[in-house]
Amino acid sequence: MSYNFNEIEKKWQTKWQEEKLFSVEVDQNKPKFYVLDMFPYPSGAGLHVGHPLGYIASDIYSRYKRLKGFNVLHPMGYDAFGLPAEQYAIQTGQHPATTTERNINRYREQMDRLGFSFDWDREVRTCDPDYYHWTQWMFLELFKHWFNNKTQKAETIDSLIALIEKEGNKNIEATCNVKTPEISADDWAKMTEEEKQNFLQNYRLAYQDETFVNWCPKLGTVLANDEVKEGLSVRGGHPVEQKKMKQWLLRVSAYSQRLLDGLDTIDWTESLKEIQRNWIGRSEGATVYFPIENHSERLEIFTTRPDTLFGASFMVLAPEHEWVEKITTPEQKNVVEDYIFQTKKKTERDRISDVKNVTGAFTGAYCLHPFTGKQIPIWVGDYVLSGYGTGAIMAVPGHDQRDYDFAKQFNLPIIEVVAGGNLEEEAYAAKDGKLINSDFMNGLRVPEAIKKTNEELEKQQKGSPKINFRLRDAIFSRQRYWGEPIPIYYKNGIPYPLPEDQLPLELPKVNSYLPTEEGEAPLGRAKDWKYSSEEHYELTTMPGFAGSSAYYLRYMDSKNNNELVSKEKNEYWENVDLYVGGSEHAVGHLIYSRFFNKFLFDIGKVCKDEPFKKLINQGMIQGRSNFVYRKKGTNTFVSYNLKKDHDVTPIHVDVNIVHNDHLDLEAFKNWREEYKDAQFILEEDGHYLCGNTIEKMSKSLFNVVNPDKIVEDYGADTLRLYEMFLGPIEQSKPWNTSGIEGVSRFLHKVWRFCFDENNQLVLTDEEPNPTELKILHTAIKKVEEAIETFSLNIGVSSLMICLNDLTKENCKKKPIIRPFLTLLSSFAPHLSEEIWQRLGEKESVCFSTFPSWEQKYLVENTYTYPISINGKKKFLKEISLDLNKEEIEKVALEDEKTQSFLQGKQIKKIIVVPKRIVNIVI
RNA sequence: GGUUCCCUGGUGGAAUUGGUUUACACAGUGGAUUUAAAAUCCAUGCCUCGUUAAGAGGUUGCGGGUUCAAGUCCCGCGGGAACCACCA
Repeated sequence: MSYNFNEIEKKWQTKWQEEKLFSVEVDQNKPKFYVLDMFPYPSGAGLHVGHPLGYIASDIYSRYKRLKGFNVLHPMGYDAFGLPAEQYAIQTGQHPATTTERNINRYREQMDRLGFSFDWDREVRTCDPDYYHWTQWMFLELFKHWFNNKTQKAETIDSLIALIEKEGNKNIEATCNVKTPEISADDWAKMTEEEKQNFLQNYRLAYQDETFVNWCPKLGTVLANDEVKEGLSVRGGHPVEQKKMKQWLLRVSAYSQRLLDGLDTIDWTESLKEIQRNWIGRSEGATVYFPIENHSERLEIFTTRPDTLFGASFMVLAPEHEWVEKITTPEQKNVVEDYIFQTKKKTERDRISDVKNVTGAFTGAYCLHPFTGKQIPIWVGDYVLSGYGTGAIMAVPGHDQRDYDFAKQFNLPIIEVVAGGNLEEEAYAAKDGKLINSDFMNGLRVPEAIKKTNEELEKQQKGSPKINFRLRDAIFSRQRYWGEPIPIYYKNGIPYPLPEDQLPLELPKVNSYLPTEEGEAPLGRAKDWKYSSEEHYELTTMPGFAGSSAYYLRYMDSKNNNELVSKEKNEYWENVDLYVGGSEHAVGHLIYSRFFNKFLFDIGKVCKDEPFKKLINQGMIQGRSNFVYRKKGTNTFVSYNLKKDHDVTPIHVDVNIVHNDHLDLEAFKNWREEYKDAQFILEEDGHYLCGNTIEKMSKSLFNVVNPDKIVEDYGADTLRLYEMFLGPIEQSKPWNTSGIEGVSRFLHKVWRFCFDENNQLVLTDEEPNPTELKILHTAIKKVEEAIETFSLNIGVSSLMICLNDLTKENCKKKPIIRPFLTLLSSFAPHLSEEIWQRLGEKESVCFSTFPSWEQKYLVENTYTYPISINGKKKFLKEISLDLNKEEIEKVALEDEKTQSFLQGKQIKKIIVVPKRIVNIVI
């Protein structure tokens, strides 16, 4: 028996676990390195072959860094709160904690079989009260802080109160609610406790507000913006509507600018940074005030094109705008109310799919142009969104397509103010051209005009330059059971933070996971779950992103009962050096984590401003589905190439009973009761050929490949190598088991290289020769480069090439094999460890030293130059590297072959690039 | 509609960053070993012309450009992916 991977892998996994080999502590004598995987949500389906891709890559990197002498923190845990467990609980009545625990155990079992070097002593679970204690603590800290725009930092609410007591909020520049009123110190002093608390909600970083939210009736909860796509919930795809509700929110928008600036300091892919930049959506423009006729107030709008101010021919308010009711004239009241009623009925999805249908209503009111004083009609239209800017716009139909369409629909004037377009057909939106019809700006180019308007607006106090962000505050309440309770209690209807010594506020038991009859969240069912007899707790729970937003900090100090993370441990581990996970978290988790981290940085809790220095997005591994074709209305199945002659329905078939697209007929009959008597129409060669397609790996498509099966058949080391060998880590690719033979053969070859048929070691202590050293050092260099650049597929190839070359040299020498095993150990730790031990080494190969390659073994004295004429390669010639350019040229020209190609033709030029090429131009 | 990115053998993918394609692996074909199979090893492997061979020419989605030299840089077209999108 040769390489017995099952036995070897079990042996080493047990040993590593028993000896807690990968458990780490702060060690000031060693440089630290923090490698983190996005922790999984433990679903009931278990791991498929795609899930471990990132874990394998990060494990290889961690092992490599250990060999390089780093103190490597490489933890794992579970994102255990969430909807699927709760849905399952509603259906079965089982407590989500029970099913979650079961799923976690299954995940752990599967992961353990792959030989990961996780420090399991630091495991965290977001649903564990010892963990969510700190999630709740962070919420309270957010509640107790506000964001000072002057310092661009979070500061305590007490400092805000002190400022207001002194001089009101006039000089305070904060990120706060749009409708925050201006008050004096006197006003403040006169406020009741309730009024004060309500007023402070305008400033808190975790605050309660009544706003329009994404309400998903099917899920029975509100959702954050990143959980909604095209009017449907990301999870489940249910319709989402806008509903006004009182909710907890996080003032993420306060950090917009810092979230944007921080992107320049971190090593993420450009595409991912771009996604975040889009999501944050910074746009520069101006706020302009339009006085309303016969009203004391002025209408405030945001525009990115202040230069087109003279082209504004009407105003549009969002239907939800608070002044719509106030300014609508009696004559228009019915029309406007009817219009608002119609828009309210529409779901978000309708509103989006209805883009082509321009709708709106005239309020009957007018405002006055700030510079000309001209009357401008005010309309209501649902193409203006209440959540962005001020929820009101000045419409410039000449230079904005949406305004243009609106003007055409309702026959409103279109004024050209930037020359260059053809307004008969469409708006001219380009920021290029000279201003016309614009009073003091006539003749200016667009950028100059923008500057000029801004100056003029400020001078006359009719507006000011303004930067707007698309990033909204995150809705933090979920009307669900399986999440962290929000540590708030109500006294006389006013929310107060729970005292810190009351944390964690544990999730109470309930008899059902559905909302109460009164429509309260499920926590309303918990009996006696109150802060005191009069003061009840908040009934909503936190969203999924709450628990995952700072878990990387908790790993540093997971057992600490006094704080999230101690200063000492945080200052040692700092932040994550390498973060590996899927790009689906680009605008959710990865924005929230950065937000939380920046906040914790502001309050002095963590020492780094950004949480993740480098980020790698691993691609998805897709499934390869197989089909059989059933003749309609029969139980007869037609083979792939013959199906065109019949009327057939394709049916997904379990890929485990298909080999190389050939269906195992017996297995198919046994697969399901209904196919027991199946008949087949076969190909000429007597096989049933299945169709195939590439799609998501999913249980319902019967294309799931289970890693357990692969480990059983080929070993964990083979699976690890193969997943890396499949291609660049960032690319999505379909799983194809047939290629796994190649890497499996490689590992068997490694074994046979070291042992004979009786498993006796055949290696000697003999000194290696220069050829062997060259092979080895080439491999060291390549593997090191490959791991550093995360091109792990190249790493595997390099190891294969090395072994092939050594086999050709018949090199059976320990001094060569030892470093080779160290290189291999990151990829195939079990096999390397076994051979390492059999070589007589005492220490684990995982803690040996990564060999360094030396130039002297790689130096060549000749280089094979391609000799080309007019850029076309003619032949190859070995030329000594000692020669200088002129000498190389001479050697190349004197060659017989060169002469025969030249045939006496005139040489115009000769290009010699040392160690590259000799090119002769004739 | 906007932004970012991709396109190399039958397949997954390499290519010293502008240096003369297709490393490594899979599948295929031919052979060796074997009673046989498995396992292993060797050879072969882009296209066209050439009976074979020697050889010649072409070739990185298509077309053009820059350059002594282009898979790599630039422009246009075609195909695909991801993200954003009534964001004023």
